[in-house]
Amino acid sequence: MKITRAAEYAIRCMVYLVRKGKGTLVSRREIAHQAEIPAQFLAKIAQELARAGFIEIRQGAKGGFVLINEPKEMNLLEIVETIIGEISLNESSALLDFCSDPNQCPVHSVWTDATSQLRDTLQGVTFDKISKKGSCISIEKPKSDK
Amino acid sequence: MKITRAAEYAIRCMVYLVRKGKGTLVSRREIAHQAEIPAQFLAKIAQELARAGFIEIRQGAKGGFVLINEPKEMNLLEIVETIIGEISLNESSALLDFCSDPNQCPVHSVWTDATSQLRDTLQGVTFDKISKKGSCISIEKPKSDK
DNA sequence: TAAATTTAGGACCTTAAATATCTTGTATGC
DNA sequence: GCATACAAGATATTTAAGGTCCTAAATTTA
Repeated sequence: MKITRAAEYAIRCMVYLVRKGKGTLVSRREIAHQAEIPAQFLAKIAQELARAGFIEIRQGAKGGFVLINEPKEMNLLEIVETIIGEISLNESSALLDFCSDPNQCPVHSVWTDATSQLRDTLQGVTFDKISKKGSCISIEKPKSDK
Repeated sequence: MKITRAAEYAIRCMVYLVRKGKGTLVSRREIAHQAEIPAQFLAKIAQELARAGFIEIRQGAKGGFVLINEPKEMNLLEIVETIIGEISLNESSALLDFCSDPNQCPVHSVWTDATSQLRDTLQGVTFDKISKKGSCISIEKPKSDK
């Protein structure tokens, strides 16, 4: 019943890139260090974000990640679901078999409705909103860049 | 990001008891069979429901479970949280350390808000509402009671 | 073009939690 | 007292999360 660490890391990574600015190349090392994400684990997460089209990964020396989209065009739901798959509060498919019609059944339609509500809420949260001042994710000063 | 099986089983058990009627003794065997819950696992779940004051467990021959409260006085949230603990979408406590103030931070306050919304929704769903006709959980006919 | 840097991607490992099951003990009814 | 039915702790089994490791590949730079 929790957002996973991987999803939390993905969000931190995206917020970091947003704060650095769309199109700005940022090394994995810097993000991992500043956002406190295990570097190798971040690599895995970034690959999924890249496959989903949110960032571009540049290999080689001076490589790193680049934000592709406008912050206001990205929302929490799509980032989270890129990492953990479609959010669903419903019981597993094995349990759905028990219920002949989860959409009609008053017991099980609750989860369908609550899931929709949650997904709508997260969809409404765009990255321009959560990346402004006050965020716990602060960027490394460009000058002190190693 | 799912309700656990244990929680789903607890809900089925309560719905079954509600449909049988407050104060009606129902054997664990019957509930386990009709609601498709592993009997021993149901025992564990029932113990927690009993400790929380929702049902009474009668030991010995002709033992079983009895619903204590009025269906309209019980809601999904309290049953679910009895089994899986307080619902929270927030990241683990280890991750909260990263954020100095999850209530102020725009990144992390999202989870707090979404969690409140979800809990409110579940709190509004009382057992009299979900136990009416149309539910996938049907009770054994009293006459054919073995 | 060789070396250094940096990410890619698959294999593997560790831990924790969920999901039970087993066994022995205890309470109740007949 | 014996059968029945739940209690409760110990013990698997399975699954997923959360990482780590290692070799390869891409890119920059000397």
